[in-house]
Amino acid sequence: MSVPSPPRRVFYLTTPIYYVNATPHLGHAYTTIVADAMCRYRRLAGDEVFLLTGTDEHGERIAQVAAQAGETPQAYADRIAAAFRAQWDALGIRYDDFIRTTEARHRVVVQQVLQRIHAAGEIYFGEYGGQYCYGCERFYTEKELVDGRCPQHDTVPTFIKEPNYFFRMSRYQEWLIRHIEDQPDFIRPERYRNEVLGFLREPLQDLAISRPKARVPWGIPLPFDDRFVTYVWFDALLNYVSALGWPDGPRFRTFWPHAQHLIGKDILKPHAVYWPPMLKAAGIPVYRHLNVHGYWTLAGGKMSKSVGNVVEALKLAETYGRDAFRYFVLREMPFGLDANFSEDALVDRLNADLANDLGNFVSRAVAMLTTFAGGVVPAPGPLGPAESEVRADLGRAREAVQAAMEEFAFHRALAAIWEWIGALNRYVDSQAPWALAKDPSQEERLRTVLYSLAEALRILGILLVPFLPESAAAIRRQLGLGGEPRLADAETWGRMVSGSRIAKAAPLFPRVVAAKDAAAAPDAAKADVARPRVSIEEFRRLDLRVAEVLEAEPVPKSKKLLKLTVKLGDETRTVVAGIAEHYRPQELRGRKVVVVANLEPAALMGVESNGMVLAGSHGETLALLTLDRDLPPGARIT
RNA sequence: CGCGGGGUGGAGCAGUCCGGUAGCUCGUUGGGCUCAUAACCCAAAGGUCGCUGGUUCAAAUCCAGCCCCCGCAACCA
Repeated sequence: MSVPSPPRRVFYLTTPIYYVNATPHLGHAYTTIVADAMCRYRRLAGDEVFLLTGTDEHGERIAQVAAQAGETPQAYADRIAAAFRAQWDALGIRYDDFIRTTEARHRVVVQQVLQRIHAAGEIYFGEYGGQYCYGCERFYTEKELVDGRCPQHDTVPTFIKEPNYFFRMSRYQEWLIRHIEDQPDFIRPERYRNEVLGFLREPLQDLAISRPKARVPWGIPLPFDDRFVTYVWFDALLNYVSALGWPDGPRFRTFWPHAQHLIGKDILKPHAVYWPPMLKAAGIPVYRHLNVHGYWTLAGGKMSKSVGNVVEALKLAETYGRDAFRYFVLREMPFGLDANFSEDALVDRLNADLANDLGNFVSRAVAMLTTFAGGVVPAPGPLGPAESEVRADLGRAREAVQAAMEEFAFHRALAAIWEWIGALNRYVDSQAPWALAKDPSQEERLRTVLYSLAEALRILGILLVPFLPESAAAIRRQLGLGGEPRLADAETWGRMVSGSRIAKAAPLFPRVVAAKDAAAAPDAAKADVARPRVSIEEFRRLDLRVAEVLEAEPVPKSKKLLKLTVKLGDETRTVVAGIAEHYRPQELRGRKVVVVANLEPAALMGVESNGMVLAGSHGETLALLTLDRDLPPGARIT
């Protein structure tokens, strides 16, 4: 049974351009792997494909982070952009272009588009009036203010107006709603479409698309007023067209009509709400599909920032191999939903699916071809019912893969392929070539079965390309197959050439013996090893003091925070501690604890904290440091 | 009333859009096989599909209300 291929199509897929305020982590990697797998699939199907990725490098935040790192924004961006490229190379990602928003080709386009929209009368100069706190250097909305005061400084903010340029986005609201309603798969999966429609039930505001250069110097100047730079989102979104050479580059003409974006759910709003009106205002056709995926959560619940394990998660690609890592993230997360990431789950998948099912099938098939046919693919006799069954199963799997890939449902595509691998393992068992080999009268039957196994391997070497590119190549190598794999060749049964030599090779995926449950608290252990030594002088810079808790109360709306009023010698101050899940306020009053007294103040949930209460933790247990003999509040700790 | 996701055998999850015998993986138990990576195959045990009500000949699926868990926003300083 064969499935007809759809006609050759053009496919343009973008990842988000990643903001260079952080180095690559699991979230970035997932999006990019998904994009890579999809593009490999479409190339395999013979489509004309262009995959774009890149980095977003402007904005206030980047200027700040660069300053902290003691670098110019450009040098900093260069460094991080290089880190992204290196990461994609390490993961075997095959992209066609990598755009950076600081490149001239991008800046030019941003300015041209602005000019165009400005000329069309869709940009106006206005003043944004708001409550501004000089201490925080930012505007607050009425909602954010606490009793009309700045939640951080407890001061009354000043109403000031900051002049800016605005894009008349509000004019596009009705059009956008209709567009989304008319095209049910414009935003998919559907849950995100609904979310956007929900959002659009509220009146859409015009979008401030500039920032005064005096405040935010790191950006693309407005072509019509160089006192301002372009708001980062307006700048960033345009990468999708600038990279193709808008307005009349050949790539733009070829690929833009087929544009699909791939994003995580965190940036749904700019892509679903800002971007289509921007395109329409600039006279550019709107993209075809916005494909939205969920978040990875890390096992054990809390995606703790202090441990930084989103980054560590990515390191597992090195530990277990790129293909295994790819397989895991594609198989484990139903596209669009959130999923849990854990090393245990990865190892389970690796052993069960890759080693036991796939790897072992390849092994046993090759071994039998070697033992019973001298490593040469035999000529088959007539196909029997068992072979028809295997072919029928393949047809079903291919149909399911095709349907699933159309909507980015990788987990379904992989499940379908693995159904077939299961069928292949059952085929081996039911046909028992080792028994046929003992019976000379079954010689032809044996040849048929062995040929079918070789044929199955050939097809796996094609079907697996998008998901396990290296392993698929390894299978084809064992069969001595050269050239570019094509999906069409997986449609017809019997293309394996009798007489080809089969090579034995190392197992594709050796089973992993649980290196996983190393210790109960690996995080703490690792952190200890990783910490650099400090000198006694450095340590003495910390002002550690005994403090008496006078008052303790929960911080409103906060889950983790308690606001403590503590006495340090003559002084009384407020310290916010993230211990609400472990201590109740009443059990803290009157107790003596240890605080870092010279920590920079910080605002947490609108409460200013002047110091840090010391506590130790192990797993779920948290314990405050206290004194085993009494000392007065304010006593120094050395 | 901040936004979103989830609650389905012991564990982890599909299935819900489009109602029709409750499914997959792991684990457990028993058996088979010996080509294979202690792998593979067969079988069994195990589920009030969070709760309540509604619609329907029929609800995990549609509607309404409620309970619980998680993530983000704005929280380990």
